[in-house]
Amino acid sequence: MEISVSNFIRTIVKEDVALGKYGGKVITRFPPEPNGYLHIGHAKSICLNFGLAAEFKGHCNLRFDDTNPSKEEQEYVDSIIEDVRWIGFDWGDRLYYASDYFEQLHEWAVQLIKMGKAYVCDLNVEEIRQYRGTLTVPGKESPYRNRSVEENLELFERMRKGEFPDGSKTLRAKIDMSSGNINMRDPVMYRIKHEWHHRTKNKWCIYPMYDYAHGQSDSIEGVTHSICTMEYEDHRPLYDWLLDQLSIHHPKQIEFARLNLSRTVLSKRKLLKLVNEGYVEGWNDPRMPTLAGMRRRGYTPEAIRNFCSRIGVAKKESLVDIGLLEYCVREHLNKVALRVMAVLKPLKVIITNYPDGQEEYLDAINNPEDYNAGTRKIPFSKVLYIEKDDFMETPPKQFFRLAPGREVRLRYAYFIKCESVVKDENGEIIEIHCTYDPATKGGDAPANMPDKRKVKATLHWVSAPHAITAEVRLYEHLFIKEDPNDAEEGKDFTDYINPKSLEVLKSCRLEPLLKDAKPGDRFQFERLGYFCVDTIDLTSGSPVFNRAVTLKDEWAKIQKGKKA
RNA sequence: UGGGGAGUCGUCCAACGGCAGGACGGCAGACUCUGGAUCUGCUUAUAGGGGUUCGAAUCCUCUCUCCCCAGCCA
Repeated sequence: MEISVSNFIRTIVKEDVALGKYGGKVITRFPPEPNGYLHIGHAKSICLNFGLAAEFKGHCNLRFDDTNPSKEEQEYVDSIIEDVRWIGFDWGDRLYYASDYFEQLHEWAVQLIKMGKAYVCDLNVEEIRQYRGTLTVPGKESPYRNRSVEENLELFERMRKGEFPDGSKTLRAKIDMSSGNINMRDPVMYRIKHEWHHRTKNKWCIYPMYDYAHGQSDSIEGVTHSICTMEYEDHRPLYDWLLDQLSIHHPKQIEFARLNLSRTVLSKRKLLKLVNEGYVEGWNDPRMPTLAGMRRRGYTPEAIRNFCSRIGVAKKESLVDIGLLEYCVREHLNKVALRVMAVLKPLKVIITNYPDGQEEYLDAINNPEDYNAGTRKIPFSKVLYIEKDDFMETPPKQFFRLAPGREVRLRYAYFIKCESVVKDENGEIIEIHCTYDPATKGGDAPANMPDKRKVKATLHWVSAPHAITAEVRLYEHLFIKEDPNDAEEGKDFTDYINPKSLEVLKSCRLEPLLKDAKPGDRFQFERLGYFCVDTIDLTSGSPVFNRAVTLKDEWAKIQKGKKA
């Protein structure tokens, strides 16, 4: 099922292997910073890195880029490990942390100082910014740039020992203050932070910057192809410079365009804001594009992996239609989800000619896509529920469900015909009276009879006395705007949050076997969509269902087209 | 306006000097005890101008448009 499309990175790697570069080996890494939960954009990177390694019989490491203790937490480390594993990849015993390399990184920094390629700078943040120049104006050299090696060595050692306050000094690479590439204007390698680190505890008070840590970490791990997103393209000259100065194993950095998905946001900063400001319930809210949210929503790893291979990899910025993700979810769930009947917005139906108190059990197919899933028995009785939307008193031409005088099939049960409608004092329909045709038992018109009548619709239903009541949560896109990042003047992405992104239905009626559904179980509610038992909430002992995605809905499309 | 990158159907991705192809979407039809699934058909694209070539999305050149970079974030 998982298709594989050629992409430029695979082409580069293939060429390198053919040329025998790096001994023909392919070693990649997935390097998240533990400062947030993983989202579908990370899944793209995970699939790329682990996929490449698998394809070329190499391996992919999981490495936490934990060089900034101010933002990073163990909770995020744990969630990331869980999510990468859930997506379906294995890093063996190669779980690494940039913080594991702090000692080596420090030694290399000392080496660069000795080579006259790095210096301790006393400029503060503001001064560094001023000396850096602008996009069009070259920078000026720091007055501390030409300190002696001895002085730099001594100062850097004292930085490490904690003799200076935060922000008072930095270690900088001595490159070129007039470079058109701002990253080369004597970038900071180390900053002072007297902070507790989730792994190294209080051992360090100086921490390496991303640019100084990343390439060397790749090098230590023997990474051959260091794949990252486009915004690091400007950093590649620095990545290369450091590795060249140090004369150590030099991986090839390759950049690709990060994923953008319509009707959602994929930046950790924005996701964090949604969480912190209560727009959603947490990182694992089923509306979130996080892997934790999608898992809770009922999306499968297979669907996500398949999505990642379908979107491809390129350098062009793009906005992928979220409909494609949903297609992938349906595609997989269609094959594996058990079908059941559930009525979300119940409308009572009385079968007037069905004997009082009688019940019978009818055969239903568990999954027409999978014969091995077998069949089950479902109860039928005089009082039923059908979906409110499946009845109209005065139906338009294209509506071919139940209406007064009209006959439809109840799935796996009988043909029923609507004889009358009962309304309350407000004119609201409270129940409908129907008759059934005993000769259509099982749902088929009697083939051997002269009567070969057909019905235009088949409805799902549940038997009222047998049904269980449960809460069902319907989710829609989190944002109403295609690209919430593209905010108008004076607005921000939160202004485009979909007010109907969550609808909670508390009195849904489900067929009885669903009372035993376990957290995480996924079903197709026939004619409605795919639903997953929530893993967190439980309402008085009965499961809560999250809608993963609707089924394709021709009738909804017709209605929508009419409105427009 | 310094540096870097990108422009191919509505969307995403292929094609790397030799008939522009796939997927999703859309439209139409077949089938159907899910208006589901499945099947069939159709639809639409190389940013623009010059050039090289028998032949250009692909090579050269000029132009236009979009994105990223001025954290002691990653």
